[in-house]
Parts: sequence; structure tokens; C-alpha cells
Amino acid sequence: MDAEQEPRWLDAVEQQTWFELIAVMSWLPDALDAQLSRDADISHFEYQVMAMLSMSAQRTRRMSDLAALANGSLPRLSRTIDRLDRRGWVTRRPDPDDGRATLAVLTDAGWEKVVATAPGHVAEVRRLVIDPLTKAQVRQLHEIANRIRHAVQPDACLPTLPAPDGP
Amino acid sequence: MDAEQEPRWLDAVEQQTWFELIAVMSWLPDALDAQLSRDADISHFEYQVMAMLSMSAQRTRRMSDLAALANGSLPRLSRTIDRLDRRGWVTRRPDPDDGRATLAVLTDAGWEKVVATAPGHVAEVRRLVIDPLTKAQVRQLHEIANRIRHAVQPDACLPTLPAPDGP
DNA sequence: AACAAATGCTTGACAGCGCAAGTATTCATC
DNA sequence: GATGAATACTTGCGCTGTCAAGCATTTGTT
Repeated sequence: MDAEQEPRWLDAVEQQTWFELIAVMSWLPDALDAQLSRDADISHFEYQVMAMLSMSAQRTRRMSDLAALANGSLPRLSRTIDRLDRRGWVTRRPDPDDGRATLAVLTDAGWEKVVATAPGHVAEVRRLVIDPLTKAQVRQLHEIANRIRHAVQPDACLPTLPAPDGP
Repeated sequence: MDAEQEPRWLDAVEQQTWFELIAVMSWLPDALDAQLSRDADISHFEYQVMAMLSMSAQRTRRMSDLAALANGSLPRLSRTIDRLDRRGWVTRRPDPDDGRATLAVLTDAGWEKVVATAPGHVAEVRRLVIDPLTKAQVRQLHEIANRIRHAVQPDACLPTLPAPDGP
């Protein structure tokens, strides 16, 4: 019933790296929540949900797709949509193609909330993550995070960017 | 009252990198919690607290030091110590040097719990983070995480490693 | 066509965390 | 050496998240 035999411990560099990563994973989400909570009175997850809707066709997504896109569980999304609905930023519609499914739709007020909130949030992301790094490090981080993500969640999906400038 | 004027948006690479990082920050903590919860019936934060104590002189730390070391708030640590105390892995002692302070001490049973849990946890960290990366990428991640951490928490402290082999 | 299994979402019960207030001890000042 | 401010920790309360159960709809089977 034992699976471990002579575990491969982390060497000094690996251990240091691990502690650094733990620290970032602990503090960065709190910092993002703090900025959004202070300046826009929403959580980072709530922002993420609305941002994903704002990038979607018809500003609409099925609940389960939206949950995956925003990296949250379905119950968590359901309750988040409750809150956003109460504030008038999102509404629910039954999916005409599948009676079991529910569509979340960003309202006009929700769109404006995202537009008003985005600049401050992007500035914070720049300040905390992008600007402290060199351009080369940003590319390195892209590849590193991609590898870790695949190890953690082999079948996770990333939002398909709406081709900001190019075709 | 406006602070934003023509925000500097993220370019495609920066945006992709940001989404990758969000995904990792969302899923990796859950994956660590899942392994520890499944194999050792403790949360990652609880493990972190005990691991930090196990590295400390006399297996003892002041609550506030321990909270900073484990990247948590003092109320969070206080309640975590409650739970670990109830399970017999940690005890509280008043600090003889400062009557306000409380010392958390890892018991023998707690030490054994860490020893029993560490191999499986390290294996998971390897599987999810270290092994998917090249040696160069581990070094890159170290520097990248260090820069982000300083931007997020200028005065954060990292555990001083007990010089695993060298002096 | 009818029934069972699977899918998509919601919800009740419960646990954990943060905030702010509370308590106890130490430090600083006069 | 008293009194007020500061520090260290704990705790009551509310919010949010997870887990498991529940309900409705669709799909697959006979």
C-alpha cells in the first residue's frame, strides 16, 4: 500500500522557486481583489465573469462554459450570477437550443460597468505583473504558466481572444 | 477626480500571459489542496503552517511570524492553530519574553504528521510545477516570481532555508 | 413510445476566511 | 510609577465557497 520509495526532494533552487511561487499565489489574488473591491466594489471573480461575457458573441454564454472560462465551479458561478443579476449587470435566459441549459447575458449596464472598471484593473495588472518584468520574462512566463497549467488541468480552456488587431 | 487617461492596454502576448497566470493561480492551489486533503486530510495552508514550524528552531514560532511565513492573516492562523491543536499536532505557549505574544509549537505527533505527509506532497509539487519545466525555466520562474512578489508585497518575507546541505 | 441514464443547473447545509471590535500586555511619556 | 498609545492575539458576525442532493430536460435503449 506504499507508493513512496526514496522521494526526490527539491534542491535549493527548486525549493526557493517553490516558496516564491506560493507567495505570489497567496498575495496576488488578494491584491487584485483589493483593487477591484476598493475602486469598483466587485470581486476579481465577478470582474472575470463580466469580462468574459463582454468578449463573447451576443455578450452571452452558457453557464458551464462561463464557469470554465472564468476558472470557477458551477455552484460558485451560479451564486455569482445571482449577485450580478441583483445588481442589474447580468440576466439569465433559458437556452432555446437546450432546455436544460441557462444562458448568462451581460446587460447594457453590465457592459458599462466593465468599460468603467477595466482601465483601473489593467493598470493594476501592469503595475503588479507586467511592468516589473522584461519583455523576455513575459514571454518566459507565458511558456512556464502554459506548462504548469497543462500539468494541473490537462483539459482546461483559455478564452479565445477576439483578435484584438489582426485578422 | 479621474485618474485614468488613455490606459495602456495589454498587447496580445501580455494578455495571453495574463490569462495563463490567472488560470494557474486558480487551479494550482485547488490541486494542492486536493492532494493533501485526499492523502493526509489537511488543507494546504495547514500543511504550510506545520511545515514552517518543522523548519523553525525548537519547532516554535510566534503567531505573527508564523502567519507572515505561511502567507496568511493572523485571524486565519489563529483559527488554523485551533484546528491543529484540537488534532494534537500543535500547542500554544505564552511567550516568556513578551506576555502579549503566543508561541505555536509543533508536537511530536505534528512532526510525525509532517514527515508522513511531505513525500506525497513534494511528489505532487514536482509533478505539477517542477518536472514540467526545464532547469532553465525553473531559474527563470524564480526570478519572475521574485519580481512579482516584490511588486505585490514590498516587505514580504520568505522562510530562511535551514541550509539543507551547505554551511 | 416509454423508461433509464446522463446532462445542466440550482440550492440547502456547513466550513473557512476577513473585518472590525474586544482583551491583555508592553512601551513611551511625563 | 502612573496613564495613554501601541502591539499581539482572539473572537463574533457576515459573506462566500464547496459538497452533495435535488429538479428539470435531453439522450439512448428496448
